Amino acid sequence: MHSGGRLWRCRWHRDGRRLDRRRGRPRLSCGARPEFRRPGQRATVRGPMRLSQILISTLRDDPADAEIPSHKLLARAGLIVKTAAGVYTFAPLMWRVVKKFAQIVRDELDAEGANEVMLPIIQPKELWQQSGRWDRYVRDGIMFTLKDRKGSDMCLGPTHEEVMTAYVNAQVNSYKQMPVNCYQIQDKFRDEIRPRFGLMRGREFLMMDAYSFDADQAGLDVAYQKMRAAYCRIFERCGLQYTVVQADSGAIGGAGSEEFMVIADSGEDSILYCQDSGYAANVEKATSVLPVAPAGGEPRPMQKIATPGVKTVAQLEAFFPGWVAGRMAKTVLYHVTWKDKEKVVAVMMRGDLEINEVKLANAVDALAVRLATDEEIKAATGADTGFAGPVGLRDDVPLLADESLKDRTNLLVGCNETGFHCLDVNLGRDCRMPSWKELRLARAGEGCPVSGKPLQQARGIEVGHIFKLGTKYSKAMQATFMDQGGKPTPFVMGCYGIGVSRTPAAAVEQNFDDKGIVWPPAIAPFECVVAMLDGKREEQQALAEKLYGELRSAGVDVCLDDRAMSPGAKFKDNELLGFPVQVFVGRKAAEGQVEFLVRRGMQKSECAAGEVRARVLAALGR
RNA sequence: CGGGCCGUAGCGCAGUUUGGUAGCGCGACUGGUUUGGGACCAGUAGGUCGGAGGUUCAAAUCCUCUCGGCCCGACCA
Repeated sequence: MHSGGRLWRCRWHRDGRRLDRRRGRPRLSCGARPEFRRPGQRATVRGPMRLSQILISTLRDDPADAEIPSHKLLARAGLIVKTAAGVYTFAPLMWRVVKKFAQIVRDELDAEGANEVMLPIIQPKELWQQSGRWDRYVRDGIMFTLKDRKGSDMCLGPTHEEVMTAYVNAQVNSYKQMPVNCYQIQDKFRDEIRPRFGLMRGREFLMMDAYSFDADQAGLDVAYQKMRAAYCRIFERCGLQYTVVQADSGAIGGAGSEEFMVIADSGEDSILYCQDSGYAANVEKATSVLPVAPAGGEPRPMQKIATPGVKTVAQLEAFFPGWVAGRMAKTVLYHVTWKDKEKVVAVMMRGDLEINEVKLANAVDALAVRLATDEEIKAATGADTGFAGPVGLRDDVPLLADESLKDRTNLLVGCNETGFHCLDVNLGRDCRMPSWKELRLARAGEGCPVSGKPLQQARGIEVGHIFKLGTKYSKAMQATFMDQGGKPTPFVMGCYGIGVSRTPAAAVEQNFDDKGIVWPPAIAPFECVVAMLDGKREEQQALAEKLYGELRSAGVDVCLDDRAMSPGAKFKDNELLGFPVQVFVGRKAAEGQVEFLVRRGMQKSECAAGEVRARVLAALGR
């Protein structure tokens, strides 16, 4: 399919001027003026400021493959163009957005003393073997790998712990050189199972990744808090509604971690939170107050009952009136993979609750867990799927149980025989005592672990993630420094990521209406557009140019829409593109009147030319 | 990885059931008329129907294979 368009196609401008192909860029009708901007004030990006000189191609229809608002709008506005599944070209205006966001990130990280560096995308296998991640990432298919002409294995960096650790290890030899925090803003590559939602889950994407190196845990705690504070400032400056949640540290590994979530219906992550206590956590990590279930009473003798065809908790409730799910224990068989072995294990959970596979993987320190197949279940239990249980379970199948089953009596369980279940089972008496773990999936409505009030659920887009890695990578890679006592000591590390291309998409997800994008001013491609509605009328052109110049010298990131389009088309186009403040110079130009639009809320009003500057500044909150 | 659906002009789609001259809207280009909510008239260009093989007098259409894309699911016993 060529929905991405013919890439070689000669481009034309809206106003009919053809690109000068020899020079490879548009002929300029007039030179761009130099910009005057005090550094460090606001994130601004230089470039041509006349829309007639900027490649813009908006579409009338949503692209067929877009599902969520940000993807539809970014594609329809021509801001992103798909090159391959999960791989996008950023149009000039979108690149301005990304650069502005990146600049905000830089400002805030630099303010905390972080160093920007640039690490290679192409990385050698050896580095990844040192940390032990090569096999895992290759097996999980996350990583793009390639061979060079000598046959050496390389990969396209999905993340940069290894390279950064190796780099800092080579440069830092003494505790006196710390703390150190280095970051980069760089393309990352992950061969996602299912790229989707435009920039949200791509296979190539821009990411800021920072790594802190400290001599001890206390140093890491300080570094972590600094980064946390910087992250808050970054997302606040972008005007995003976000929340910080406790998270599982996942494939990266390490101890504590928090995620920065932009709240949006289309978010891929589910979070549980409590407004009373401020508790917020990714569902993978969340805990809750254990819901009550009826007690089992004094232990009774176990009995085995024929239950032909009854395989699920719901079916058992129907089959045994009076036995509620809370008095059952389901036994789910998982195929677990460790670094050096794989095995099927049995996991017990109270019948009315669910297993959290992330917690399971962590509890058994596994690389991966998945539900066992029907064949694996048959092999491990001797029974068909639906009848697994602790009673009579083969000794070589490890038995785990969630703490919700601790001290529970007279349970209803499977007994590894097709067509039978057991009643009044007491763990440790009728079967092995399982090893107890916390494996339960917390759910909305259950009590907040802090306040006890019901937990609320929301969807979130993960735009940032901070981890306390500790010595996981430095130990594995033997990255050490000399401590005060002259002993080689592994670095205590933190790592911190921000989705630099994802965040602007998340911003759109939170800021749009039926007319198009409503960019937050801090990352809008331009803060303001001055549009002449009929460029052939001299008074319009002159007034537009004048206002454009005034706004520029007032420090506004403004562009001049001098494209030759009909007025209606120009309104629609600018609304779709979403510039926060829009000034239209039209038929009342001769009287010194223009039209003033604040994109958010679409408030439109007439305005004297002399007041434009003040009103634009006010609308931008200056 | 499993299931479903889709590949026809730059974009959005019809045509496939029942084989018979490749279509529509938008966009693009030329000329003209327009100029306040994606203008109008006239004309023009643009497609080996994702690819390969097969069946047939004849294939976008039927068959086989293949490549690409999209969606859903990824299992609670």
